[in-house]
Amino acid sequence: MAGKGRSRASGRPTLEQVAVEANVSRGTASRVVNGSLEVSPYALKAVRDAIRKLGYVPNHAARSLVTRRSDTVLLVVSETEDRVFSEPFFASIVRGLSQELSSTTLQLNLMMASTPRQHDRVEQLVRNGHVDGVMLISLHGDDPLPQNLLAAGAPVALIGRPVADGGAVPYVDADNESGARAATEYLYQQGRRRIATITGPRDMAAGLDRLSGYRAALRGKRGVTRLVARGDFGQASGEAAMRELLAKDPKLDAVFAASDPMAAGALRALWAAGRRVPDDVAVIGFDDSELASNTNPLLTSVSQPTQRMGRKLAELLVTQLRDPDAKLAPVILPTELVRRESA
Amino acid sequence: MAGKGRSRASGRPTLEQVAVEANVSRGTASRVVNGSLEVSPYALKAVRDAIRKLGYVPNHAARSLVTRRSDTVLLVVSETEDRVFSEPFFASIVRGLSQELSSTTLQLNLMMASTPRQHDRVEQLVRNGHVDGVMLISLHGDDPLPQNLLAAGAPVALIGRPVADGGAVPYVDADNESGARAATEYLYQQGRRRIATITGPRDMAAGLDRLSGYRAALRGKRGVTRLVARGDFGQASGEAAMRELLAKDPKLDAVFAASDPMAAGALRALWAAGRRVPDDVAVIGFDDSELASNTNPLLTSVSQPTQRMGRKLAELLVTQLRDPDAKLAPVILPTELVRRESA
DNA sequence: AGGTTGGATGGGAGCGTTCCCAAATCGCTG
DNA sequence: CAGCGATTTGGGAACGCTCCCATCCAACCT
Repeated sequence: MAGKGRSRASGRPTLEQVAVEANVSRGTASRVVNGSLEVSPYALKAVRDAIRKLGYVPNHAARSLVTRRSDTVLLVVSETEDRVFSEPFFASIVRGLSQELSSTTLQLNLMMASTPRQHDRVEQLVRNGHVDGVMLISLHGDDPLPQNLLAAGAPVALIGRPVADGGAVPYVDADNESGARAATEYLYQQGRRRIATITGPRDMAAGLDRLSGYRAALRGKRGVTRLVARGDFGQASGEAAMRELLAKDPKLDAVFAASDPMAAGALRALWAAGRRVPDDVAVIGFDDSELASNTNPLLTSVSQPTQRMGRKLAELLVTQLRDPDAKLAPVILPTELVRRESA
Repeated sequence: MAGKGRSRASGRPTLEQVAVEANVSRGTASRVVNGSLEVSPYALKAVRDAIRKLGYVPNHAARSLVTRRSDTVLLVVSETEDRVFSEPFFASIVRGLSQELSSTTLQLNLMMASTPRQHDRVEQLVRNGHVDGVMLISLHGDDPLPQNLLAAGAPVALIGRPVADGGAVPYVDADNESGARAATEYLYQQGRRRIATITGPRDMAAGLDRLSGYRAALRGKRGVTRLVARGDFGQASGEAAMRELLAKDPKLDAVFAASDPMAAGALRALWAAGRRVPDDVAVIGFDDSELASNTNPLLTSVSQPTQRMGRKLAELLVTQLRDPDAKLAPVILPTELVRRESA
């Protein structure tokens, strides 16, 4: 007895049922689903109709079981400690990334991995084929995770140039050096001649590159006073650095800060010191974060195409997935100076 | 010939191999893996040793195929249009959420779903058992997605009170009303008597609740001038609203803005109008975002426990996963007024 | 002592795919 | 019109697991 006879009813149509409906074999139905070309136009249509009629959707688990692929990629946010993410950044990257992925059948898995234990879990996920590839956003360029994953045989792609680049891992980054150079040159062109910079930390490529961009812009220029103070990308460090710079050279007339929060900090220090911005001192930040359009005065800042960076990141991974031994060059995306009020 | 005989070698040990190693049957090995209690201590140990020795990890696809569970939950960020996320929010929620999830075996899937087409995809994912449950961050409280998902039979949990709450969907939210009330009361206690508010949009519960908190704080108080201007949570709207308020009552001495960007906008308008903050006018924002600690003056703001909200969100879903007909009450988390310079 | 109970175990069946090989069919060519 | 390669098709086997039922054995009851 018992109706159709099919055991534990799940409601979902299977490939088998599609095949019956279309009067073909399971094999042929499978070929249609997977876009194989050796299917007669007639069968193709029949199967397609059946699929539509039944509302068939492939069972991911079953497919994954036999193909040994998971059709899932992992985004690892590898933070150390409690350091908070520079904000619009994260969301914006994810948006781009998920946009790019939506044109594929890939699922996006997300994991925060701060502790070594969690790093292990990521590696395990990879080794066990739970994910086909990994994208990494890491705050520190010297994170060992990418290399480990690569060793585990998984395609990897990074946001941000690894500081100790073995050249092995493809990454996407903004053109930090050019951005910094453009900002500094702009200050120079505005007639500023005592131009300071507040740098980021030395263990991040972004910090290093922005500093060398500043240097490059001023290289060979005569009659320009250069001043460098160190920060850590955070607002407090920017404020402190600004005070320090002001003490060193009370007459400085411009600052390029390697991050928006530091620029915001600088703004505060300048305000406290009675300097008017931009009249007395011009200030430029980096990131064009939400902050930049909310300070007073509004912050002129170097913007990075974060969303595009996300897209490219995904693209980098997808390419490797399709062709495992494609060797990919880093993707460096241009930045843009967004003029507001502070410079 | 051909070595061990096992076909397409994958390197990964299977449950069968564990069973052989432990000298038990596949069934028993499975029972150990799944924590069934009807296993003899002897077998238990043998299997555990074998698992360790072989480095066995269950194959997710195979398990999922038979259990019809995916052990995956989905986080849907349901944005309409290009509206940017109120920022630290997203990252922080995700952090809490992934923290909570890491104590389970659940994977986190992420999807941005702005278009109706993408919404459909989410529903499909659910219907096809690709995910066991869905968490939703939606910018607008009247998003129909949660109801649809519920109808599709999936556990759902929300961040943010749905504005048209059928009462059916469990959610977690900050105590917006209390937060707003506390902020407003604080202004009153500081001796302010002409207290304005800049509200959020009417289609978000957060906007509504913060307004009613403001009203509640001033209810019954004599000698207090109330002023309400409308904003949309964005900085520009805050600036405009502030100008409008200033025109209406040049002598106002305090503003509670329902978001930090609006507060930042207000700060600008006040500055432009020659008012000193907090001396002439006190300003309080809401969210305690990165912004708040970067404006000039630093913004006093109502902070929400975003990370905890993320944890609770996950918890809400996990509870439903474990007990499908558990009926859950909304979780409302307390806010806290963070005093800085602006009030 | 025989029967009974209940915990522990073994292993077959089946989950829904893809892969692959053998079989069927078709269209030409000589 | 036989023959042959090319195209299309059918369906068995396998992927690694859980579920379930039958079996086994020891302890326990009357």
